[in-house]
Amino acid sequence: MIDLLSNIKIQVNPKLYVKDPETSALGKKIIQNSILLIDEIGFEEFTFKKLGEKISSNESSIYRYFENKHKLLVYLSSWYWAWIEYRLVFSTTNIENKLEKLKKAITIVTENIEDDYSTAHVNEAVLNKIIIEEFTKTLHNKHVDKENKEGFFLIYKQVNYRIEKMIEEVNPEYPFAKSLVSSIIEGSLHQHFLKNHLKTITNCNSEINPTSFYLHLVENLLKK
Amino acid sequence: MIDLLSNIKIQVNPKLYVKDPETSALGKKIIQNSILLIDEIGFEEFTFKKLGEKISSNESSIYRYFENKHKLLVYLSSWYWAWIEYRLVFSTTNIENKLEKLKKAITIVTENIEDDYSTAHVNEAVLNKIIIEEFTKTLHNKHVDKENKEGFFLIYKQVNYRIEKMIEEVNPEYPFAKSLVSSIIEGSLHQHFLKNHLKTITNCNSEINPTSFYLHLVENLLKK
DNA sequence: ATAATATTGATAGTAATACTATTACTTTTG
DNA sequence: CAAAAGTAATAGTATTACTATCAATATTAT
Repeated sequence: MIDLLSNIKIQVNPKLYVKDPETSALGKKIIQNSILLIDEIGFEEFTFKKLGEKISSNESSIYRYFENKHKLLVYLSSWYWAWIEYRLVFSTTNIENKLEKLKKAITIVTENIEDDYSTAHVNEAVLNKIIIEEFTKTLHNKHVDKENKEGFFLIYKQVNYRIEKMIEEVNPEYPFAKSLVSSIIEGSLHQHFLKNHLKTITNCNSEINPTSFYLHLVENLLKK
Repeated sequence: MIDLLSNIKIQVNPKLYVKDPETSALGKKIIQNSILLIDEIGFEEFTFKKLGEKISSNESSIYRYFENKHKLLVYLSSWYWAWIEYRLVFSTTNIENKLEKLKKAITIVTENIEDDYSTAHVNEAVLNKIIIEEFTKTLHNKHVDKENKEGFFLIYKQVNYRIEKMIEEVNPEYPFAKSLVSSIIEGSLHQHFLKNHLKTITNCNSEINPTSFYLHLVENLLKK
């Protein structure tokens, strides 16, 4: 995967940034270190001033790349889902068996992520951690409808859509394909979160992972 | 239900408030109007100053009831889950059939809420709306572990636990009872959210509700 | 090589937030 | 009716989330 991905630029909605961070060294530093800093102190405590200090740059310089920290988080999330989509498409093409294909897809969206070193300035493992902790905040605010109209969540919805189609291939009679997919994708993040913080209301732990739970669920649910 | 509930005081963790809002007229006004104001402008825009203006009272007076707006939100959430738990216990006792009992429980935690007028200062329908939009924020922050230790989420976890036991009664062999429950409870809020904001990735709408989706799921999943 | 242009850094400034502290006024209660 | 408790008003602080300006430094174009 390393060689392949290193030639592919993950595309996100240009409305998310003022200046494309992929086009400069400072921009990449912003991406790389915002991931680390959000992981470290949490999104609420994260400020452009602190990020500026971390990268020995200036608050005002960061504002030249992102309007505010919310858009930066949506940018990081979009990047994450685009990366997931790429891996999803890549690893499910050429799987003949419909159920196996679906199972592979579910594995991709629910498994624990390790840094794959394919992109120098993005640590995918840490990005996955902040997605688990913070992704919900990109949606849960008073601007969702406006931002949805502007296409901020297109990639996320597209990942949902791709798996929905796979479910329909496995069992066209199943009546809740969309809800099943969205509940798996979001629910998997939630199970990872519970595993880390509220252990008593999940079966997931170091041995059992959300992937097992959802694979078992889907196989039993779509059986004809 | 009206007469019954009006005699029952919903108990929440006293660490959540400085002074119990149930003990004064101003306290009740704070609860009632914080629900309305959070629904109106969203939790991020919500401040004690604005709430003070709304109830013709002073910012500093509100600080005498709640340390900060986060604790107020956790208070409202606890109240909500305690109310759900009450309804859960009340409406499932004396149901002999294990599956019917479980289905009733799932209905309680997933259905759309209408104001039941049992508590004068809490509009349950609006509270349900803010739980759908904002509950995730009570968990997703850097204080979860500390607050979990302090027991802030006990009632929520207890609701999970009660339904987990019901699943075990229906099918003791099912290996992911905890994860199934937590994914239903949280997932149902998410489906309601999607129905309101990202309609393309859910089957739920004015006709199909999250309850149907989850009842169908559980029945098929726990079949022996 | 140098002039033009773009990028970045430093500083200052503003309005709002999230509080704390003090004091005075008003209600409740013993 | 006096003491205590509760509430309102005001002021003040540190931080946040920006915007604006200008100087310094790179980059690129000729």
